[in-house]
Amino acid sequence: MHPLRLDDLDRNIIARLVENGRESFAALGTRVGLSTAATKRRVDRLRAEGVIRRFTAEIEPTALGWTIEAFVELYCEGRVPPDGMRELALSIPEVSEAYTVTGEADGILLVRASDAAHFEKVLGVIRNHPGVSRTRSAVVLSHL
Amino acid sequence: MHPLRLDDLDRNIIARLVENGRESFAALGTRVGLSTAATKRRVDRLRAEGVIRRFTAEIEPTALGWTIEAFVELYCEGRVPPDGMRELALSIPEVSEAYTVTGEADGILLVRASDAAHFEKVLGVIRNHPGVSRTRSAVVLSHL
DNA sequence: CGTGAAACGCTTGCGGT
DNA sequence: ACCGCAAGCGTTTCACG
Repeated sequence: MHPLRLDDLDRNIIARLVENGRESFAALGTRVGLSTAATKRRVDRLRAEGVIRRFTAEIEPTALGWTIEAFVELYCEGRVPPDGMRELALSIPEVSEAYTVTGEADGILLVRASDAAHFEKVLGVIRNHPGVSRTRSAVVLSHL
Repeated sequence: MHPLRLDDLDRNIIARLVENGRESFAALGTRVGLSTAATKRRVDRLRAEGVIRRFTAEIEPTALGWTIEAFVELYCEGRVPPDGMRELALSIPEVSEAYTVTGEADGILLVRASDAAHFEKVLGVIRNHPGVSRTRSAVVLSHL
């Protein structure tokens, strides 16, 4: 695999693209001190290397009707993760992120639901999954 | 405040912009069945309404040298959150996300560090913060 | 990496539904 | 209020040095 060295130009480009993913190569180039073409080639390279995973729009979840967000810790019986957990995460659309972790729990899910009743239902589905012994939830009150 | 209703056109536009935040209004319009101009005006409106928070580049953290990622639960003395927690989250650059939550813990932080020693140091800073009585960490092993 | 030129996309005013 | 059209301008793309 490549050493993947990033210089200051790359880091500047990345920082600006995180702030504004639609900034033009022309404007970006002016800021970091490169021509438009050179800037585009850098960005193409960063994408090809996987440094930039993708460009995306950040959406306000409440605008789409997702008013509840919660971290759900997963405790599993025996040796279940991560194969069974991946299946669980993919089979439930309300799970928007999933991780295996060290510590007391075996996994952490980020769950989004439209309301409390919906969340309760999703939690039931998770609990009934084979291999899951119990869960521990923390509903998000605010983002800081 | 506005009712903020989104129609199918809006939802299609949003879905595509999440997948590719740099897709041109022309291509987007062809896909959803609108002219370039109408598409741009929709996106402008969604941004003005706050449905689209921003456009951003998703970066692979390991490419920037952040090899450790952990969820850190915060347990506080008395009534500390969320004012003190906001200050804590902003004062530590390794904290990339911060939430106040219901349940046993008062807050959850997402911390990124360059290695185990660095993470240990950051954890020490968090623990020494006034109002923080203890922490409980889960280091991320894999993303699913 | 930069330059130049052709292709393409963006932006805006306007008229229509 | 929303659409499409069209013109002018800015940006992207690529071959070349």
